[in-house]
Amino acid sequence: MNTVTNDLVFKALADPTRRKILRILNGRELTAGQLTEQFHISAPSMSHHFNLLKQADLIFARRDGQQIYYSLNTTVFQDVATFMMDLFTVREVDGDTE
Amino acid sequence: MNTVTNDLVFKALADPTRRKILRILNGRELTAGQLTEQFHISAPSMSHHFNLLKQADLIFARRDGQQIYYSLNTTVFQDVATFMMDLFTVREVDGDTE
DNA sequence: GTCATAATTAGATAGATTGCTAAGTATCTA
DNA sequence: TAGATACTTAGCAATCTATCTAATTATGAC
Repeated sequence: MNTVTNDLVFKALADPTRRKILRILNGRELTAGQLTEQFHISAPSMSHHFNLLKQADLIFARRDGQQIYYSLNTTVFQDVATFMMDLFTVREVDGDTE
Repeated sequence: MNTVTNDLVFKALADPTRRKILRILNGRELTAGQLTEQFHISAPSMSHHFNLLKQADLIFARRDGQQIYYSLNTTVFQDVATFMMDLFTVREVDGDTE
């Protein structure tokens, strides 16, 4: 996970609506419309959130007919978990910061 | 970790400067001044970042004389790691979303 | 082709965020 | 108490973000 991607991921996770989208997508695939139903937000606003989540590589999108199905991309979550874990690891005694 | 705290934590993590502060604090305690030296940002701006990190419970602050020492509060990182892990866990078959 | 449906893109706006300088507070030294 | 140092708070400007409505694109049914 390079710095740019890192940044997009944390920016994506900063919004509660987007975190809820991720939780809802846990273990299943839903259409944009099915996801939108669960929020009190317009379809274009939801579409905007889907875009940011896609840019951050947190979700996949596939079209089937008129619908677009969204699902989690768990590989990037692993990267974020790693970032978090690194904050726990013991520093090198002579380790340089950045 | 309640929803409000959750929100403050993810907002705090959304900024690359604040993430770098956390990385630098990994395993040691530094003064506001020592931290500020490592950035090309004014002291007041850094102070603002310290504030957000404190509100999110991601760092501790203690004064010793003229200096204020900052250090990581690792317990909240654990909470975030848990949030991330939950996104991997298998949903209940009849589980309701939210 | 025409109409309906699902979703997106375009454009606007209110509010949040990040950065700055100036001013204030807390502490130490003399 | 006066001056210096470390840091924060106050107030402001530029930029970014989340949301909306209106318009557009893509697909399917007739």
